Amino acid sequence: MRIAVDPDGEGGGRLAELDPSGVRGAAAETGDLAVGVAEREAGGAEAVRWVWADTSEAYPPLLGRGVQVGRCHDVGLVEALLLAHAGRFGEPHALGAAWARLHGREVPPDPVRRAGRGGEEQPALFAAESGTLPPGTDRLAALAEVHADQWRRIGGLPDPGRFALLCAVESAGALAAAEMRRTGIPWSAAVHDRLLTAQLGARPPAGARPAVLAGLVEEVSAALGREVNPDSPAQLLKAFAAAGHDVSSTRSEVLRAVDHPAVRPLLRYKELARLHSAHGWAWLDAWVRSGRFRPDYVVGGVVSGRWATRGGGALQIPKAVRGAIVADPGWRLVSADAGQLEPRILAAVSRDAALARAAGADDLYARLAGAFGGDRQRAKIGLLAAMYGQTGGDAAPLLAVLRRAYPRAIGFLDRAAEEGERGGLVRSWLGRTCPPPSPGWRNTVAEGGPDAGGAARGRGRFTRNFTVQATAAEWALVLMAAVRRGLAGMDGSDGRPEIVFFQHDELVMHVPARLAGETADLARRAADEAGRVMFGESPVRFPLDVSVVDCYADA
DNA sequence: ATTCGCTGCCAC
DNA sequence: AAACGTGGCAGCGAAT
Repeated sequence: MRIAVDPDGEGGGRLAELDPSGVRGAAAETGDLAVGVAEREAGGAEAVRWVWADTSEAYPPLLGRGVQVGRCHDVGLVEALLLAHAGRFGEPHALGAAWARLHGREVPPDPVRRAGRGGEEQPALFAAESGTLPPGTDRLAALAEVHADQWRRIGGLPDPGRFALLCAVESAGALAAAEMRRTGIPWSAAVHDRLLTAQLGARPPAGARPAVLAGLVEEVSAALGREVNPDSPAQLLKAFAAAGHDVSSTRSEVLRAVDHPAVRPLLRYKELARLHSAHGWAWLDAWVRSGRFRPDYVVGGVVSGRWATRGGGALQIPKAVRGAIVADPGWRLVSADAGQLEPRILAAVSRDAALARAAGADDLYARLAGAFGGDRQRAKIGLLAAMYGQTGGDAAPLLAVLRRAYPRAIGFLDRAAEEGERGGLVRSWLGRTCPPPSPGWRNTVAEGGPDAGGAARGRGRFTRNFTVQATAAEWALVLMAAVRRGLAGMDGSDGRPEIVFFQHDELVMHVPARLAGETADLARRAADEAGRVMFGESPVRFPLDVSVVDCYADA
């Protein structure tokens, strides 16, 4: 059963049951939406799928009242998927835009959401989606109308079942993202501070360099015979040139090969300066409140369907600070990481029987090694090169080997690349569709100038990778949805087990210690289920590396 | 004072 | 060495 939800922005709102063509019966008005949703979520014999304009707006207030829901249909996210499928990636996809297109009106731009810092509530933009509907429009009616239209459009696609699954897991992801933001990653500011102090020295006044960094700046300057700011590539290039070393850049990899006494302290400086600027005390102050880091996830924020985050850099937490992620007393962190996901996805989508057999093993690369004279590392480099579109350097001979051993898999990638080079669209397994090329790209390629070949090949690499990365992302969403459902069914008497972190192909759960084993089993079963739901019966397996730890650094 | 392109490095 | 996909973000330095 589908029920449309129209919040009034003041805790109340309207609810109306939907059918494929619109509203069924009369809308129910309530002064307390949380109560109305909770009753229907718990009550009926049939599970509810909540239909709303924007999960990131509608759901947090419910969570704030302790109300979790199982399923939803996020009209904005589904609209974006449908537009992309029609070759219209990036057009406004909020409810107001979808409604305006239905009515042949001028399409308003989507509302812009700013980043909210760690401790803050969601930005209190008053019912942002209403702003994109013309004043006086019945929002519930508009929601029902757009939903009916989306239902119809999905039904008209070549594979509506797959696309409906994509819409369902994208929406489930939005639920999980809101829940994760509310819950937060358990983060020990004390451990983080100790870790910083041990490496950088005592916390300096705001804006000043910590003692260890200041000392390294002195060392670098002394070795180069002049004052330099090591944060300035321009100054470093000049100083090295003056010292007789014409370096092409100041990247660590380049500097490592330079024989000069400034190099060692400079590399140390770069490493520690990164820690200080990206995840130092300022980051801690801005993003960690009451023992939790609460990143602002952007579901579908990456073209491939991966998530992005707004502020806080949650998807780039460096290994160096993962020691600060510590379970609460009596709780455990359960980390579940899909191993070798992208080559397994390639095996599944290309229906390459030989690669699929290799993907039936725990270590896919080891099974490929035979074709490379037993060299697992070369097998791995070759397969990654094929998926990323690398052609030069050491990759060429490896690709030739792969092409012979796994012609269907490599052929699949080649076709995706050719489609991209022609300016065409490619899709994931469930139907997520890449953006069309820009007008600038079309001009460059059509004119056939010196940049034409490079531009075409560049887009070929993108579409080649898109098919695999986007399918891997949706496999991960199916996994997350299954784990989320399983956790919701567990005994919550010691506290509710929850997903607290999601990073492309990895989930971290924070659970009462008693439930850790059950959670690990749940994750493994969910990975099997994700493979079956996506690809049916197949020799391809999706093994998870699962660890139960107190500290994420030990995962 | 703010904006923006560039460099460089972190994650997958 | 760099090659090679998707991103976020800090700092620099020039342009506005």
